[in-house]
Amino acid sequence: MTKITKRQKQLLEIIYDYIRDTGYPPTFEEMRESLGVVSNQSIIDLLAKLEKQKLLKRNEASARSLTILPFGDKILERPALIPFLGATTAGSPMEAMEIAGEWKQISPEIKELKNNVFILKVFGDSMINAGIENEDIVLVKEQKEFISGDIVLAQTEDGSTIKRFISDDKPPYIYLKPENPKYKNIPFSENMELKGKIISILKNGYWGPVK
Amino acid sequence: MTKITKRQKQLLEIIYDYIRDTGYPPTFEEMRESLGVVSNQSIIDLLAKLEKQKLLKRNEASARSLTILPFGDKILERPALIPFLGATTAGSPMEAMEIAGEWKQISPEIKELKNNVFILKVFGDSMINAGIENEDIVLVKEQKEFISGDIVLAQTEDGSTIKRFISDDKPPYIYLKPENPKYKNIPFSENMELKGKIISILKNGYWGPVK
DNA sequence: TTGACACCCGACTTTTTGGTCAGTTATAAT
DNA sequence: ATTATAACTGACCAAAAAGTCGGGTGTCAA
Repeated sequence: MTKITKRQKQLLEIIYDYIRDTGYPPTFEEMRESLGVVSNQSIIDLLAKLEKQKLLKRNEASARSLTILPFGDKILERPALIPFLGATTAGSPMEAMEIAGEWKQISPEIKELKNNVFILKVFGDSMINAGIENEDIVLVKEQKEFISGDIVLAQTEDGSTIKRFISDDKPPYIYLKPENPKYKNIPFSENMELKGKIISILKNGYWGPVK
Repeated sequence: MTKITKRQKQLLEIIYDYIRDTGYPPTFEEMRESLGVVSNQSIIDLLAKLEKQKLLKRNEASARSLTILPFGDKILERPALIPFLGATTAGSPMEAMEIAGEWKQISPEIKELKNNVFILKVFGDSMINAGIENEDIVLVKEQKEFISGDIVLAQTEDGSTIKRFISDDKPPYIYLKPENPKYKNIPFSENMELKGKIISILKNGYWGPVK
């Protein structure tokens, strides 16, 4: 019944990726470029077919008004990934970090994530009050800018750790805050490096927001 | 530090709601209308201020290219609720359904949801294979159009029920399918009414996608 | 071998959208 | 009293984006 052609699938993937990375759908122009065609008409044709197959919806005849329907996710064999209100931007591979090995069993598709989004397994109990428990799986997006309150992946001399990043107008001004009263704040130092931000936590097979 | 004015907050709410309901941000025109002003300039002004306060980001000088930043969620005192890839449209209050009483303890903000999104508590085990268990809390979006595979809230003569909606090209063509082998399919009849679609399930305090 | 179909081109038009400019009004701060 | 700031108006413009029209190419099945 639902036979999707190679080209149609490519376009659907382009749209999916774009939404995941930016939080809103691409324009015709951007799709045209990504797909490597020169005419708008190609996009119009393909969108019409995707729409006919209920994989996609063009809500209004207006800029960037696309919605990927539930079947669209399934066709792509990808999770209905979550463009949080409050998404940020992206980058390229992260080294020296442990990529969770169990991931495969949980949701194989997500390995395909591009643009510097990585899955990590967290060890320790220093963030329990933020809902991150020992051996939890988190989604990390590599980025360079952080705002106070972000939960970040920090590389310290002792290794990597996940803590809440705080920049305050009182001493110690900038520090990492564990979300567990058992642990003390860690003042930020030159030898530390913030690698990325935790954007989602996997709980019982569901991706949820970080607090 | 972060002092947001009434008007700025209103606009942020408009954007938040719009993204939640459609999956993509509004145009200036739509914001202008929702806010009840007649000039574009008002929106430009307000957006500039929201951006200066890092509540919002204008990614490109292009249509619908807004992103609500993490602090934006916090200011609104709302959860970073989840406009799934695959979101649908909205409407007005739903009657005769039990609105979950426990909601308050879990996340008080979500009660503010507008546009026909409701929280229901599910009873029974007929949808366990779709991950919906007895006493689970689900998010329902009232709507009129459904596609095969949607999990829907149906009003039958015997009361309300949640089942998967299937429209097939073989008999019985249109029916409601429980996700539990213990139960039989229910052929669709004239006296049934589909009220809305289940768009999310609450599991351990996290909203996840429906399968 | 002739449709049907998926996919594409290229020039063009129309509409939508964001933006500018030069102002006004109201409120609060110094 | 004066200045600063938030919020807004209304006319107008430029660019972005969607859409139209009239084709073309290759594939595959009947």
